[in-house]
Amino acid sequence: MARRTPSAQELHRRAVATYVKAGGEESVQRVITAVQGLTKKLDQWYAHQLVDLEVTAGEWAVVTSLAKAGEALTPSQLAELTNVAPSSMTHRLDKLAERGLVERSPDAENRTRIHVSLTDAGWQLFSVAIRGSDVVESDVLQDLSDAERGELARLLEVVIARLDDIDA
Amino acid sequence: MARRTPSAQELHRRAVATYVKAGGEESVQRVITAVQGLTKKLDQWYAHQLVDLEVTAGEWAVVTSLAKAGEALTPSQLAELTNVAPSSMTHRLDKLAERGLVERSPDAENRTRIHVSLTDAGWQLFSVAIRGSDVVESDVLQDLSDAERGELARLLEVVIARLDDIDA
DNA sequence: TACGAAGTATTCGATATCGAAATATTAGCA
DNA sequence: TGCTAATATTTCGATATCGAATACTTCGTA
Repeated sequence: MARRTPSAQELHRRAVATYVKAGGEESVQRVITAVQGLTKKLDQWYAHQLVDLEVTAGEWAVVTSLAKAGEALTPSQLAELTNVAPSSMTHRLDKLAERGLVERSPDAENRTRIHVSLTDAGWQLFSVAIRGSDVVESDVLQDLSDAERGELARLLEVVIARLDDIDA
Repeated sequence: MARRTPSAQELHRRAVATYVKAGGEESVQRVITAVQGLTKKLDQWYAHQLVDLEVTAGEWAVVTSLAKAGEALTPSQLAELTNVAPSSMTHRLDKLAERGLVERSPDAENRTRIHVSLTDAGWQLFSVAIRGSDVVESDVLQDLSDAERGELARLLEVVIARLDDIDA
């Protein structure tokens, strides 16, 4: 039994202090660190849930990317969206196609491209998993009022809107 | 050249719509989706920067975890913090120790445990990388006023404070 | 004290991922 | 039209990661 693992709150506090000491601006680090800490916790919970569905985190990322896009995507786009090398996507898609969760079809206009889309089974898996994760996500925000959730969402969306301008 | 990749804002909008259609609550999904989208973008930028330093994302996660903790950690703790299997950590630490960035030392009280800590070179690498990433992070938040940043940080920290209660 | 259960790091074989090269198609332009 | 550069996917060899098994230590308790 290890020395008690520090709470997420304590980890956050220390992380911000470390970054500030290293020269980071406090208001920036409080936000960035909290966002990353939250995502990490969410990822851990998702991974736990996905075991039951016999899907790896990487495979789940492909399924959600396709679901969220609302249209067919190419292997390259999926690699970009899921932060993985294009060559890795080939194998992932092989496995997903083998299980009947996605299907590949040729692009009519450009024969170097391939369209990847969710099958009915893929959509079904997506729905099942979403119902599970939504429970956790609601719990996470339960200490915020409706007004606070709206404000939090608004502020985050201001940040999101700027993302593309930065890496351009 | 692929069909133009949708903007982060457009991806966010679609993702929220998809989750809501699948039965998720909108106020929840707007927040969760934005947080995940932001983290993904940050990860992409970090990965780009880390190439120059000859450090993989996984190795960087170990370095930052140790820096943020402010104390020595065990391989198990590092595996937990970086979302990786304990057996994978062994090899990562081997490589990091080989490069002189971390060092292992025995735990005086419990001989099954090992203490991992940053060397001076490890701290130096951390400092250099932080200076680089802080620039990007500040850019990300540039559309928010000081008051808004504070409010955003406050709201996120409320959420962070709840994390441990949930998976307990 | 002694002994079984639990904790901790590592090893090992199978699989996933990476970066570079290969293959094929399309776009730009002289 | 040709020819070169750029795109997109896949293949391939090297490396990283995973889950299970292993070796050892510590804890709980009879």
